[in-house]
This record gives sequence, structure tokens and C-alpha cells, in this order.
Amino acid sequence: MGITKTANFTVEQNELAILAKAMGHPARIAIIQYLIKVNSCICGEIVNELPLAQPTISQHLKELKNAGLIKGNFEGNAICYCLDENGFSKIKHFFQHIDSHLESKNNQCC
Amino acid sequence: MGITKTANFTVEQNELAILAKAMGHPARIAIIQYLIKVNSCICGEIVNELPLAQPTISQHLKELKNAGLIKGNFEGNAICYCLDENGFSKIKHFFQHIDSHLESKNNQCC
DNA sequence: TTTATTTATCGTAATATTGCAATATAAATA
DNA sequence: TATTTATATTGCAATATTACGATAAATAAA
Repeated sequence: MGITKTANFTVEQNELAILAKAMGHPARIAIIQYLIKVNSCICGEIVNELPLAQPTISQHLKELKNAGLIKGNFEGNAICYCLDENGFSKIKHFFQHIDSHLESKNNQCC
Repeated sequence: MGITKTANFTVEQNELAILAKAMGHPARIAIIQYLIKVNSCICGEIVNELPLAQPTISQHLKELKNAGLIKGNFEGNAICYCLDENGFSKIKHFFQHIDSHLESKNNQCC
């Protein structure tokens, strides 16, 4: 009925889904890529980098922040954003898990 | 307006977003985890493993397949599913990119 | 204090997702 | 062929997401 049955899944499954979902939009991928590209905290430049209106970007930043994928601190009258290790380390382990499975099967499946 | 402005982002950004989005639901994480756990193709057992109705699971499997995260082949009158390297290798590279960035910054940011 | 700059929030329209009952399809088996 | 078993599709209701204009809030600078 359009609402995810969160309660029927494990905490881990829900956490991973929240993290993946937060990355499930091209604007949010673009934000992450930009933070990597400039290789530093960036303060008040994201709005100029994306083809979206300021309120929309603010909303995307909020989602990334809630998921634990970025963090932001006030720096003067702007906000300084960078990637947050917390979120990424959780997904990282999941992908390592997947990866070792795929390597051990050596694609002999199906 | 509820529709993602796909055309305003790069092909890579859209591809990564589609892959992440496909993983952005606990049921789909559960499917991936189960495929890893049994460590083989599985034929016609997924419906018993998840707390969702058969049509709902069918829909989730379709989304994972469309994204390139699982593949399924007919095996008798059941379908045999396993993880698809194609999708996962694309995300893997993105995470490696993120990871080397995070390590080089050594969390000194913000 | 006033003004400019930056980011957040509210409200709302358009669209997408989730879930399932009902039903259809397809292959295996009796 | 008829039946069983497994999966897909359709249709729909409930809810979530995306996007943005208008506006608010918060800080810096004049």
C-alpha cells in the first residue's frame, strides 16, 4: 500500500536500504561526486554546481545528512559540507560481503 | 514536481542512482543477502523467505533485475536467481573512489 | 540597525513507489 | 488434456518523493 513494511525487516536491512536510498538520486550522486572532486570541505558552492533550484538542493542535502552520508557545519554565513565516514563505512562492509561472494562463485552461476 | 530531472545529469550519475535506488528497499536488501547466504543460485524459494506477498516479491525481483543486480534463468518450471556481477561492479568502483577520498582526507575535514 | 547573502522551511502540484488481491501465463507432471 | 506449481501482470489504494515558488531564519558586512 505504498508504505514500506519496515517492521518486517531487520535493523541492518533497513539501515542499508536507507543508505542506498539516499544515494538513489542523480542529484545526490552529483553532490557526492562534487565533494570528492574538490577534495575539501565546500562552503556555499553546491547551489551553483547543480541544475536544480536552491530549495530542492537543500532538501537533497538534508536527506544525505540524515542518512549519515555527509556532514555540514556552519562556517561564517555559509555551511561547510563534506562526506561522512559513518554512513559510507556501513555500506562498504556490505559491498565487501557481496564482492567476496561474487569472487568465490567466479560467475559460474546461472 | 515529483519527477527526477534525469536529463540534467550525466549518464554515469543516472546509472549509479538507478543502482543505488534498486538497493534502497529492505526487501531488496533481504533478497541480495539471501542470495549471498545460500551461496548458490536459488530456484523458487524466495517467496517463502520474505514477509511479503508473491506479487510484491515478483515486483522487487523485477526491479533488481532491471538494474542489473540479479539475473534469473528458467530452470524447469521455476526461475533460478543469483547476483549479477554487472551491476555490482559499477557501484564497486564508485565506492572505491569514495573510499580512497575518505582515507586521504583522514577525516580531518569539518 | 539595515542590507545582503546563504540556507531552511512551508505549501503544494506532479509523479513514483509500495503492496496486494485477482488473474494470467508458462512449464512440468499426471 | 487436465492439473499442479511457479512466476508475472493488471489494477488500484495508500503513501512517498521530487521540485519549486514564496517566505523565513540566521549570519556577515555595511
